[in-house]
Amino acid sequence: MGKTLNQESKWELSRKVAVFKNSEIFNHLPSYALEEIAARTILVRFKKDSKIFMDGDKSEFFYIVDSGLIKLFKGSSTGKNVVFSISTNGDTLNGSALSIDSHFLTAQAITDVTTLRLEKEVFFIFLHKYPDIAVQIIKKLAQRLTIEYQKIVDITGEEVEQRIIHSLYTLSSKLGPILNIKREELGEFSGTTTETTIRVLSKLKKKGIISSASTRGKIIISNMDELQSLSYHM
Amino acid sequence: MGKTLNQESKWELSRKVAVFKNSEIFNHLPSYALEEIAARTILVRFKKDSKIFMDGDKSEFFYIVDSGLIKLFKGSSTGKNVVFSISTNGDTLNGSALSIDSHFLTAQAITDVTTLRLEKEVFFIFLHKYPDIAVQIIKKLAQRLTIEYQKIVDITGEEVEQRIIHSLYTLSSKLGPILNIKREELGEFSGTTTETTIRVLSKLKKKGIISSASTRGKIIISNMDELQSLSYHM
DNA sequence: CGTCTAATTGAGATGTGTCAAGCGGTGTGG
DNA sequence: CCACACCGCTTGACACATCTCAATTAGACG
Repeated sequence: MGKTLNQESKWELSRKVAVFKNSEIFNHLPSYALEEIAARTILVRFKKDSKIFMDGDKSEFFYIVDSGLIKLFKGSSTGKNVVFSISTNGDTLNGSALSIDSHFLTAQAITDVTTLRLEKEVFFIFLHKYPDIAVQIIKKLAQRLTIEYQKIVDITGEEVEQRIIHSLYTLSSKLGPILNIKREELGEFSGTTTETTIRVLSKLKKKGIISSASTRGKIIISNMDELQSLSYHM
Repeated sequence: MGKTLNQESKWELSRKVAVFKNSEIFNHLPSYALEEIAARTILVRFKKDSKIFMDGDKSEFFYIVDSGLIKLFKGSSTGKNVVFSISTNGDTLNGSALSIDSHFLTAQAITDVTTLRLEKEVFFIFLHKYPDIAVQIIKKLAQRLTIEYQKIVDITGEEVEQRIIHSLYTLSSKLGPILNIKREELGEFSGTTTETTIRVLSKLKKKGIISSASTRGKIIISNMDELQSLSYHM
């Protein structure tokens, strides 16, 4: 329920540039370009649980994440949410949505979050000035699309246990062995219910793959190798 | 089981240009650009059931469809295929895959098909020469991504009957009321089995939404308005 | 006319969702 | 600083939508 903190502090340009250097979409650009872009951003912080933007909102800004975790999900009236990704350092929130008028997904802070924000119009100016950005965005979008294709294949073809294992592997590959997410969120990421998720986690706990120290809002992977080998389907 | 016909016939340039004019990705470009690009394409025909490219193949060409139906799907060892889209006139087969080294999906001709084909390298040259193409591709990719997001939401939240209705509506909006696809393919497009698909179709036939003249490899929508109203979920 | 593939229908098995109840940790307010 | 209240976690029992397996019918094509 935290409110959005919209305060802008005076970060040095070099620190902003570092955030862009950390992003796949921008890290191929020459330094002068990065500085030019970074100079046009403002720092925006979000409190845990606050929304960065919501499903249906007009898309006005481009965000790049400096720190914290953000979940991108689609809410539904029936309460059946679907989580599509957990974003962190260097990720861009909506390289895609910008070309569409309004957001399809909701972005919500899972922890306190720091972002750099750019006006949509300014972003498009740079997109034309440095065509390489467009190429990188296409690449990124294509990757994301592949991930979602695979997710659909998994949901229709794999059993829940397999899907949750796969989710755990995907998430821990990106975020490390300690996942600061709720069971509910893992379920929504895997396309199943909280209860089923918990039952699978209990099994994995018995097998020693996740730690019994995993508590409220936290899942700890204790055997990454075993998780990886189990996660290979086919 | 048809073999690929690789014969190139001497189409007039103007006819090739017309194909590009019919495509969302290219139709904003000036005529001289379209002629320049069209001149570099060759005509490639495919027999019904033949594969244009397969999952795992190196991506070497860019295709734009002139006529016929092509299904893009991901095959699986368990026989649980998933159909992601049915492409037709003006559609590009793989604006996305080109930025990735190899294809994630298989493209197979459902009917006899005519395409124009461009070398991947040549395509990239034009991508840099006419940045507007990149912008259009980003838009297209973003749309596709949204479609797949929605599909995941549907598969996890909606009942099969609803999903099939939604599939029928989507397909007939694009292809018209006569769908030249098999029950099996509709099932794979809806994320369910052939048998379940047939059972739902039987119900819809009773309701008069699809015609009882629907035969082998063909589904005829007889009440588009009713289908549309049913297809709205929530 | 025979063969092959698609469509159809039935009956049974089962993975997951749903509903309900209880526990435990954590933070907040008195 | 303690106690209460809330929220996430956990487990159990049950229901049922959908898949699976199997057998039959029907249409297309050579």
